[in-house]
Order: sequence, then structure tokens, then C-alpha cells
Amino acid sequence: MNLTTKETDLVFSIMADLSYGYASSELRRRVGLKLLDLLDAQYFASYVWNTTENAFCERVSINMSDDNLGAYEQHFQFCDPITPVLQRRRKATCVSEIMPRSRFERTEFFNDFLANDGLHYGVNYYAYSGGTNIGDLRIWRGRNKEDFSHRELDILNAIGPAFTNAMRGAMAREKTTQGKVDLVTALEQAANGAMLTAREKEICAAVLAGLSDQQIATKYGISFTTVRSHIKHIYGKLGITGRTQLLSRVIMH
Amino acid sequence: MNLTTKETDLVFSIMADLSYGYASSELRRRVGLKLLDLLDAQYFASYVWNTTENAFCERVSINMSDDNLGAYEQHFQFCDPITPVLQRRRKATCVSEIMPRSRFERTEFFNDFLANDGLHYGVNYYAYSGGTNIGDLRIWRGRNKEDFSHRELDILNAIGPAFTNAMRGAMAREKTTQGKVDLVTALEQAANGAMLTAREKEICAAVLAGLSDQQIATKYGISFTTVRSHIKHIYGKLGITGRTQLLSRVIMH
DNA sequence: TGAAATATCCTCATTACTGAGGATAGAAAT
DNA sequence: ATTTCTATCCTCAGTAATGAGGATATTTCA
Repeated sequence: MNLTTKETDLVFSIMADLSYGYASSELRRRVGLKLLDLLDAQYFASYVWNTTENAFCERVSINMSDDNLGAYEQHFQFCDPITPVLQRRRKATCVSEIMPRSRFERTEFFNDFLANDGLHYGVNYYAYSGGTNIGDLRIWRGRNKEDFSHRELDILNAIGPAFTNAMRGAMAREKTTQGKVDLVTALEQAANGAMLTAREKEICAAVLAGLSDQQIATKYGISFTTVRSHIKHIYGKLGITGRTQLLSRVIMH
Repeated sequence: MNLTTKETDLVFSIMADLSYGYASSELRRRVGLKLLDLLDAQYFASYVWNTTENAFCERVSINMSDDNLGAYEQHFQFCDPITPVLQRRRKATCVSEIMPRSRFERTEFFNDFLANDGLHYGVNYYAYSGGTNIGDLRIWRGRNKEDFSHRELDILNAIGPAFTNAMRGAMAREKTTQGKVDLVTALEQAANGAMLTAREKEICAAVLAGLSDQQIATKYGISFTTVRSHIKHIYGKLGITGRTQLLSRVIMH
């Protein structure tokens, strides 16, 4: 398989997006836009499977009606004859690979949901991390188009693992409060190691929160000079000479 | 730019390698092998810059003599007229872009080291994470070949960011000092979000490392006022008013 | 090629921080 | 009961950082 100039540009552009460090939703939106162009498709949707609720959440969509997708989330996803099968696949899969076209077009799911928005030919890719579905790519073409070819599936399959990896990274970064908690525990450790008093720890945390000496004084209702005294003691105990060193000291041991 | 069948296969294969989760050295070896094929080159070397020792370490090489590379690590890297310049670039750069061929071929570095192993035309790519060089790709062609073309540089530049991202992930997995890596990735995110330039990211990282403005100036060999300029721009882009706020901004999002 | 972005350098006034020297009152430990 | 620790307050000299105003050369990109 060779790639045309336009395809090469799009593939490289997607690679760049996957490496940039976007948040998971922005990542899916950007990749979706470019995949539509790359695969000559018109409709894109992406969800993240929520294991606790057993449902698809965090919708990202392009060219699809919100009402229809709302209906999918509320109703159709629970009587969807194709997505659970597609979801089990670990590679890009056309709807037509798992259900004959004739039968598919007679389903309620197709007639009342997909066709409602003009979706006729679909291919899905599901990203997995350690057995957990962490996001998907659902690409659809309209009635006037044809089904996806092997070539197009190959392209999607090439991009798939890179997308999975990027989603994994994005979700790891989004795992809430991680940094904050780490900072607090790191501070606690450093403080205990250096025998900081309770008050000194408090001041220390305030410094790390980005407050100026005067702000700290106001916050704790003590005088500026008292704050300075505390900070001087903290520096002495930690063997540092300034607040920026405080951070590197606390974070990097 | 279009890609031939062979090139497409190699690009997709590299993408797969970059997403697989290999250790950093294995990652570089695999990518190196495929890049040689992709760029019609014969020699590959890759190092990771060690900031504490100010030297290139963790060699991975293909088709190059161990003796010669040993000499590079011991001696030539410290009197290398081209690599420090290439290293400062944030994109794939040919040796011929930074030094005229005629002058280059008269250097001791070329005659006693490179030509010794048959290396004539080279292109390098340096991966950066938050101002830190976390790995490189050095690709060389022999005497009987020609210099690398723009097209080949474009290909390498497309793969570059994905390689950087993969290296970042690999090193995060390998690093035991979790905090440091978290800080680096957090910085990377904040920097991307605020559209910081490469140089600004570097300065930003130095500030976070606890260096004073004067120390930063010395470290990068620029004037104190230039550092101040960069920092001023960083504050403007991030909407903050001081370095302690920078800390809380980067750490706590 | 021309515009925009980037990296580099500069001054000057002001503010914030650091280091070194105190003092005092109360709590905790020996 | 005395010492040590802690929290609070103070001055003052010196250093570092900030904000606002530039300038210029190079690189990048449309």
C-alpha cells in the first residue's frame, strides 16, 4: 500500500496530534476530524467505556446530531446489536464484517438510530489498555458512498495502536489530583525528614502553593516578619537558599 | 510528499514500535533499524544526554564499530564541532546545514572519527522533554551515497515527535524517581497548553529546577537580560506573576 | 518575498526575597 | 525548675526578581 500526498500529510498530522499531549477528548476530536478526511467519511463519534456504569460515556462527535446521540446514550446503546461485537475486536472492523448488510438494514438500531442521522457504512476501532476499553473511533459514511475497503482498514489499523497509546497517556495524565496528592505526601515526607514543626509545614505548603511572604502573613493572620522567620528556619533545616529550591527539594527528594 | 509501499510499511511499522511500550534502548534500536531502511542509510547511533555528567550516554548503534564509538564517548564528543549545534535544533538537521561540506571534511572530528567508520552524510534528530534532551537519532550514509534530501528530512521530522513521545513514555516507565518525571510531563503539558517555545520550555524547566536567573544565564551561555526576557514571556503566556506561581501552576495544573 | 515569530540583547524603577542579627512569651521536655 | 523548642515580633543591608519600556537579527511560514 502506498500513500498519496494528501494521505501522507494526514497520517503525519495525526501522528503529531497523537504525540502532542492533548487531553483525551481533544485528542479524539482532532484525530476524528483528520480520519474523516483520510478515510473519505462524513460522520465521527467517539466514546470511552465506563466500566462501573457499563455504558459509553464522554462523547466526542463530528457531523452528528446531538439529539440522536443523546438517544444513543439513553436508549440505543443498550439494545445495540453490533457495537458490543465490534468492541470485542482488537482491530478496525467494519460493521459488514460482523453482520450481513441485508440483515443489518432491517434492524431497529439501523433504521431508528443510524439511518436517522445518515450513517450507512461504518468502521470502528476500540483502544484497549490492559483489557479495559479506554476509547474508540467510530467512523461512518453516508448512503451515497460505499463500504470501507481493506486498504482503508489497514490505514486505520496502523493508526490504531498509536491512538491507543496516546489515549493511555492522556488518561494517565488526567487521573485526577495525582500531582497534587503526590506533592502533599512529598511535602509531608520532606517535612518529617527535616523535623519541620507543624507551623513550618503550613508555611512551607503556602510557599509551594505560590503565595508571597505577604500573602502568607495575611492568610495566617501573622506579621510579615514572622513569616520570614519561619521561612528562614525552614531553609536552614532543609539546607536550601530559596523558594524555588524548596520545590525541587520536595519533589525530587 | 507521497509514500511508496515500502515507505508506508516502514512508517506504519515504526508507529507500531513507538506505541508498543518498549524499553528506551530497545525502542531506539528498533526505530534505528527501520529508519536506516526508510532513509536508505547505513549507520545508526543513538545516545541519551546525561545532564549531570554533561555527556552522551546509553549508546545504541547499528553497523558502527564499538572501538570507534568508544573513542567518541571518551574523547571526540568533547571536541565535536557539529553535535552541540545539531543538539540545539528541535528538528531533523543535516550536518551540511550547519557547516559547509568543504570545511567539515577538513575537521579532525570528520577525519579521525566519522570517516574512520565510513560515515559521510549525516542527519540527526534530538528528542526533548521539557528542555531536556532525552534521546537522539543519528543517521549516516556512506561515501558512495549522497546527502539527505528535503523529502527525507520531512519524513524524519514527521516521525520525530512520535519518537520523542515514545521515549518520554519509556523513560517515565524506567525512572524510579517518579516525582521528577511527573514534573517533566506536567511541565510539558503546561508548556504545550500555553504555547511556550522550545527555548521558553528550557528556561521554564531551569526555573523549576531551582536555578536563579543568573545561573540559568550561565548554564545556557546567554546573558542575564535574555533570561529575564524569556521569563517575562513565560509569565505572560501562563498568566502568572512569579516563579513560585510557576511551580504551583505546573504541578497542580 | 514579506510578515510574523523567536531569540537575543539593553535600561531603569520598583518590589520581593534573603541573611544576619536580634527579642519575648509560652509550651514541652528533662 | 531549668532548659529547649516553638511561635511570634523586630531591624537592616544586600541580593534577586519583576514590570515596562525598548532594539535587532534570524528563523519560520504563508
